[in-house]
Amino acid sequence: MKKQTMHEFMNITKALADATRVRTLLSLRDGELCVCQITELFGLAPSTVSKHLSILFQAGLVESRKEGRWIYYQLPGKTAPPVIREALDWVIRVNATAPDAIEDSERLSLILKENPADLCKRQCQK
Amino acid sequence: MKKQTMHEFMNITKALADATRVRTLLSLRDGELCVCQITELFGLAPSTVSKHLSILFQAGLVESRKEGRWIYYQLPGKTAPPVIREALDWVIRVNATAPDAIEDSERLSLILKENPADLCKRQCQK
DNA sequence: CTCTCATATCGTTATTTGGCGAAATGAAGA
DNA sequence: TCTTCATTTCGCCAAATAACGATATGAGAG
Repeated sequence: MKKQTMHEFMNITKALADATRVRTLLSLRDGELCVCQITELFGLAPSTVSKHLSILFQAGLVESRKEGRWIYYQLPGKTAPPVIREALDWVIRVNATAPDAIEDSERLSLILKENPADLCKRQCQK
Repeated sequence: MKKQTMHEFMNITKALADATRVRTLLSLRDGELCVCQITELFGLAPSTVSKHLSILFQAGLVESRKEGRWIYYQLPGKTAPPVIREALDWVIRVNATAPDAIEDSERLSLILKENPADLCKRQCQK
């Protein structure tokens, strides 16, 4: 078990203190998403979503993977430290039945039916 | 299990997104403290500490009890909803060995040796 | 009742943070 | 090579927040 400073811990709690970032984590529950899919889901500017993802990444709450031109974000695997796994389990379990989360989930399932390439083009032209 | 909105959940994460408030929760680990003891511990203005406690209270992360002129704050008991207990367990377990928390703990043990009445007088005259 | 005193509320100020659009980056395609 | 395009970084603005001191509150003490 890694020794944890309070400063690192505060990076996690600050990352969790924004609704868009919490909704992002919940949306990654069922698998990875690329930036433009998340952008479409929340209706925010790509730069804004990128900033949120960077904050989640620095806190250790998401990992990223590059494939072609896209960058996919996902929840961390089993290598993640316990503090991270516990936080994610808590966030996901508590909000599993929250109306906002269910709405996001429904919109996400529509987005996943679209061709990612079309989605990205639409997002990046805004 | 109570139905949980994301808004209520964000009250909790926002309350946890400040180092002073996290340190306050850790300091209450071993029992209740009155406002002036917490004020002394952190070297902040009484009004600032009061505000922090109010934010923790509204999130459900602390309870309060009035005795004479003092108001004692403590961690919630078994009646607290699971989301709160899980959050507190996580916060306390992860930071148990954090240097900042240990420092606070040492300073707190000195404060607990003092007469509370003297402490309050000193704080409130600042 | 009046005074004291612990705490809470209010008003202000400085800092932080979330949002956007424009420009930079950097890898894949032509 | 030159272009395209997904993402990131930068600069700016508006809103939120933490800090303080001053004032308000309200429950004991005298």
